[in-house]
Order: sequence, then C-alpha cells, then structure tokens
Amino acid sequence: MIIRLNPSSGVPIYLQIVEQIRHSIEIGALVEGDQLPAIRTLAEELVVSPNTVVKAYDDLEQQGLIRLRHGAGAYVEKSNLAKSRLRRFREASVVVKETVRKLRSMGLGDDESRRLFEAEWIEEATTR
Amino acid sequence: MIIRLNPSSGVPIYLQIVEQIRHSIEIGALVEGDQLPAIRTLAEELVVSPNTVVKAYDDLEQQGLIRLRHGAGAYVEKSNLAKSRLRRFREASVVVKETVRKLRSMGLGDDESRRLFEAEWIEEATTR
DNA sequence: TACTGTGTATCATTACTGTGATACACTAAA
DNA sequence: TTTAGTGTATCACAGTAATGATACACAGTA
Repeated sequence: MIIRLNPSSGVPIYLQIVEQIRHSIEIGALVEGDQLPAIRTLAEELVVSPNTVVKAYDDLEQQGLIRLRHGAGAYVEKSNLAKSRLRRFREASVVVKETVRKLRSMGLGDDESRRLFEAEWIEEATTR
Repeated sequence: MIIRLNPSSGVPIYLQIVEQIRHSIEIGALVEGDQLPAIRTLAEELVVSPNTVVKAYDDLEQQGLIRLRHGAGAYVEKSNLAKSRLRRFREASVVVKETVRKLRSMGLGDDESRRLFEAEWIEEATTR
C-alpha cells in the first residue's frame, strides 16, 4: 500500500488517504478481501496521528468500499464496479499517463498542470 | 472574471480563488493593469464572506501576482513569465482540453479523472 | 488461557477556515 | 467638497482538521 501525502495541496490528510485508497480499488489494484494496513501501522508510515487514519477508514467504510472488523483488521469489500468499468479505468490510466508525460516534457510543473486541469473541468462544467 | 468553487474537493475556498486567478494570469487571460473584481463584489458573486476573498487577494499579493491599492482596487501586476512560457501554457491547455474530452467520452466522472491524475503525479514523483 | 495484533472510544488542545458584523481610511470622480 | 466605491482592520463565533495520549474491547493464535 503506497500512499503519498501532498502537504501543499490544501486537501485534508484524511481525504488524501481516502482518495488514494479509493483509486486503488477503482483500478483493481486492491480487490475484495485484501487487507489494508493496520491503523497504527499506516499512521506511523505516514507520520500522522492514528486518529487521522481512523477518520479516513471510517469514511471509506461509510462509502461501502471497505469493512472494519473489530480486532481483525480492515478489508476491501466486494466492488460494485462492473469488469468493463475496471477495464476502462485502466485504459484511461494510460491516457492520463501519456498526457502527464507530455506536459512535463513541455516544461510544466505539477502545480501548473493541476491548475490547467481544474480550469478545464470548470470550463466544461459551465459549458455543459 | 469567472470563478467556480468546488465545494466537494476539500480545498479551502480562498485557495480555490487564488489558484483560479493565478491560472488566468498564467495563460494570459489576465494581464498587467487589469482590475480584479472588488472584494465585496466577488464575495457576493461567490456567496462567500468578504473576509475569505480578502484572504485570497492577500495571498495573491504575497505571491507578487496582484497589487492592492487602498481605495482604488486590485490590479494585476507585471508578469515575470516569459512570452515563450505563456505560449507553452496555451499549447498545454489544448492538450489538457483534449484529454479531458477523451476521458469524459470514456464515461469517467470528474472526480474519478481527478484521482487518476493525482495518482499519476504521485507515481512519477516516487519514480523520479 | 495468555499474548499479540487489531479496531474503538474519549479527551484536551492547537491551528486553520469561514462567517457576520462593524468601523475606519483612502481614491477618484461628480 | 461631497459622494460612491474601494481596501483595511478588528472582533467574536462556529466548525473542522489534526495531534497526542490513554484506555478499552475483540480476534486469532500459540
């Protein structure tokens, strides 16, 4: 389980954890039955308070993505995503990977790229 | 000045304002001398407290992007970005636009796409 | 049974975000 | 000079995020 926090993004830590685990499930890197890192373990890895990880896990359970078993650990629940959808996610991942590479070769930093995307989503949203 | 807030992103409102204005300057949509909306006006438009806009404007001034003139308004400062860089931003914008369109045609939502990008940036960061 | 690893619960504390209200100070134009 | 539009400065308040510490409860295994 590789999670990386971006302290400068302004996004709360617990949300970053939620989104990255959610993403791992969406692309099929985590499947039903997989055990997540123990709360204290992950907290230590990320150099973060255990309470913060608890909040993230609670959130994920609320979304029905994982299941917390008292004393036994946290486990990934059965995904309600169709296989075709998983496949599409992986295809999309390739597209994204290529775009990021291209942007970087153009000399753009991650923050600048991020703003470009955010702006584009806003554009589309207002146009639709 | 079109600013759109995303309440579900977890990013503080004042930061969203900062980033979107910064982006407008980066792509040349706002240039030196342009007047920004008045604090109260923008606050009203976004249905947000004036204090929040003040915080955003202060932040932008701190970054040297705008200049607050007491009683007279807020104005865009001279950009320290080379023209070639501005051009690259616009080229990049096209790339991004196309990618977003493609992702949407694949049936991905904005949140899902956002997670894909975030994940990709993290990948690259750990690989580099 | 005892031990270890795990989730659960609570508390106090600090910092940040955002609101709402109020008053003051400066600028530019009528 | 007056007025309307603007930035500046404070307060008090509520909600959330995050920390650090402590204790308890359950599960699985030796």
